Amino acid sequence: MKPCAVPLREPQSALARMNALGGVDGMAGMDALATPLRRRRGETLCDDRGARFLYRMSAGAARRCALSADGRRRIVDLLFPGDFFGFDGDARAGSTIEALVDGSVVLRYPRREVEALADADPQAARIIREIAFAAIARLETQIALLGRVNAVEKVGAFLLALEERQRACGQPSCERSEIQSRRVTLPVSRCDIGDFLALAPETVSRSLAALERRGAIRLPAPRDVDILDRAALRAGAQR
Amino acid sequence: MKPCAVPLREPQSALARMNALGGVDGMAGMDALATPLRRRRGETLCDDRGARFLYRMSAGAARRCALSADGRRRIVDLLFPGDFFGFDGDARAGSTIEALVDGSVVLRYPRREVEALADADPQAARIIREIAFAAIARLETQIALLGRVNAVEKVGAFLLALEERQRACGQPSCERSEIQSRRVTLPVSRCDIGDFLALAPETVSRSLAALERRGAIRLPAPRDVDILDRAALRAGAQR
DNA sequence: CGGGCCATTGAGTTTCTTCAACATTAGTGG
DNA sequence: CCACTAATGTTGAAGAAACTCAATGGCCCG
Repeated sequence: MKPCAVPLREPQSALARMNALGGVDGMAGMDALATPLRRRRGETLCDDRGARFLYRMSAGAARRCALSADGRRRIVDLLFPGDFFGFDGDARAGSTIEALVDGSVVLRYPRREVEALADADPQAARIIREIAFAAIARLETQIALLGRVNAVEKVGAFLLALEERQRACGQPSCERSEIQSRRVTLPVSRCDIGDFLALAPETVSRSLAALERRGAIRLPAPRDVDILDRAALRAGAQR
Repeated sequence: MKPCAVPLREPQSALARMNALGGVDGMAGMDALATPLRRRRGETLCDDRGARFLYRMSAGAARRCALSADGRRRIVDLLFPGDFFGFDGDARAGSTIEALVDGSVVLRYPRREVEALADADPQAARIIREIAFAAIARLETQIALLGRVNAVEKVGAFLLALEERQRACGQPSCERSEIQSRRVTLPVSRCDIGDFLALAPETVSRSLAALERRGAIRLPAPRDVDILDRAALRAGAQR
């Protein structure tokens, strides 16, 4: 089966550009509602059972965890600067957000006031729609990712998605000396990646090793990944 | 590991109730924009590469398919009456919607006009937000579902999610003589379920058989499932 | 320096997939 | 009405993939 050239994501939406800049005109109304919360690595960013708030990552990185019925932890989403979350009142109940790096900052917006703002200001409402659509796109990307059959494919797609998101939001933790380098800094442990992809941590490690053996990536350090061959990552499975 | 009682979804959101009724006051503005498309089983409902439209299932059932890089088909979403889709301009590119039963109807809304309506009418904008949030909740449910470890758990969670959605939208295809009966009518083949859960169709069949053996369900017909023990379905894995 | 966390690697086992055969059902046309 | 066909579902056996368990080494931090 030839690895057909799947069309990549379009350049960037207006929202993504705004996120890269860290808040723009239209955001002003919403920014007035925000309460910043700063956390250190491992701390819980927020635990909003009542679903009274919306959130937006402002700096650092975080993981959104859910406890499944059998007590196993599941990482439902990885959050980077610019990402919003907390739209889903119901489904999110029971999930907690944990900072992955020191100095992670999340902005908290009271849901009620955001709704009022949206009712009053069409411009703000438009922004919120774009935000929600971006969240949908993020979730769909992950569904496609989880649907992959084998582990190497999953990890490869994960790396590509991560690189795209770090590029989109001008991730501060990734010091890209050159735009060419295509280095991805993993903000999470192998264990977290495993929880995210529904794989055992050892399998994640082995998949990364396999990708390096095939020349798709290089692993200068456990948390640094140089992407060498995007097509090979995308194809994944091929021997 | 004790199967702790995970809080179920809250009764129903205002939107879900509206969907059950098939369109309500606030919808009026949007309904004027809709073009209904009727399809028979197996036909393509829409194939909107340009992402110029939003869609809403009105009757029947449909699957949203994506082709992954290796040419394998992936079912990204199952759609029932009331479900909206097409928010994600980028990520959806390349996915096609196919009717699962004869007489499936989807309503098509021009994205541009919907945006204009939202700008002009805060009430409509609010509806659209709720719609998007419902889609997010749907996607998150599926992510949690795909994150399950073993096949029996996945299939069990799938049945529960399906039952909830069929109940929420008053699925016409499910003639529930009694509210107690808890019968789920599978609108898809084992093969489709497999594509949805990232399992081989044979594994789906075996998982259903295993659940029946454990007394969690009954299978009067291949496409009919009586849910007998919800807790057992949720727990899934336990031997 | 010791302890803990993280990553890697190996060996054995479980689970799922694949391939195949067979049963069942529905639709079709004689 | 019946035989035929195609699609779908089930079941079995063999193989592959991923998981678990375990041991090792590196790194950071106290």
